[in-house]
Amino acid sequence: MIQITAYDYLASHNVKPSVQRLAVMKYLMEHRTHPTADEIYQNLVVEMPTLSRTTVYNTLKVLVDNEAVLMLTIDEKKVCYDGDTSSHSHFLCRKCGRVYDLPFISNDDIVTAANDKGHKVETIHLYYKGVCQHCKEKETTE
Amino acid sequence: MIQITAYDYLASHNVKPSVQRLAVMKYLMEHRTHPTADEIYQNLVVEMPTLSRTTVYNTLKVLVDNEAVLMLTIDEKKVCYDGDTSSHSHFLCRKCGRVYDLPFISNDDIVTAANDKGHKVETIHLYYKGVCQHCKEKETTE
DNA sequence: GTACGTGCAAAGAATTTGCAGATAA
DNA sequence: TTATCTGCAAATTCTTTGCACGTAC
Repeated sequence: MIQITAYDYLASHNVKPSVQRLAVMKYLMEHRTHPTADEIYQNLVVEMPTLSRTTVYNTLKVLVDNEAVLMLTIDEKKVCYDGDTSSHSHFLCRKCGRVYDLPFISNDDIVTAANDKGHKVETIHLYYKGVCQHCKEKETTE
Repeated sequence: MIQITAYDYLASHNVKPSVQRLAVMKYLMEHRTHPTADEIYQNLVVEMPTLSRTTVYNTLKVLVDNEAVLMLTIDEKKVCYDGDTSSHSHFLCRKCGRVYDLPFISNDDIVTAANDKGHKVETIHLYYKGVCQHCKEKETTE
């Protein structure tokens, strides 16, 4: 498996690699937990005491605009971010709130459904909600 | 086409039909524009001057909890609501911000993808983003 | 009369804005 | 130097909470 560095990844997306941007991108590449802006801030500020929330928000906006990061709105309570922009789906557990990755089941008809109405599709998000395996198991043992 | 009244619709979802709840449900049934809580409030308060935002929020929560209304998070800027809970997808135009209905392309593999991981799927949202037909036409004539 | 529903005011949380200083090519 | 980036403080927006009053069965 090829491991691209955060530095090269930013470069390939035309994002200037400031210390802060590298830190945010690195965090997202190493933590596939779909964190919120504040979670990223809380974790990075320990090592970078002068970091501000504004910078995290600014950085995430740059990353999303440059298609280096996905913004997920699966949870109505909070926006979260995904450093993996390859095609996949998401599952939100209504018990624990965790967001899991799932494969995206491609199907030509899915894009066709939108194109038939004359819309130009740029992105597709498939969001599942329910109870994750972990919480399901806990239910039955209680 | 059968036109169920807001009154009967609430009854069938075990929601007590207060004047306010009927007004919100009627608004959602007659306006398929996927309004926000505040849009619903702004439109109803004209006819019901004592209506409060709190009541609109309370009502939408009751309606969503009773599966009479869908809460959509397709737009990261705002949560919106859909009075049509039948299976369908949504398209958000990044130019005008409108949300359009699209058919949901069913595919057994879609649910299987989640079940295979041991998750229990309860709802599925397929969100498209791009440029709608209306805005596409405007672009080319400019 | 008891439980439920409404709505005001205040609080809370998430995000954005304005701006001044720091940094980098 | 000149544009860009950072980060503080304040503002803004959306939503929730606490609570008292009303209403309905």
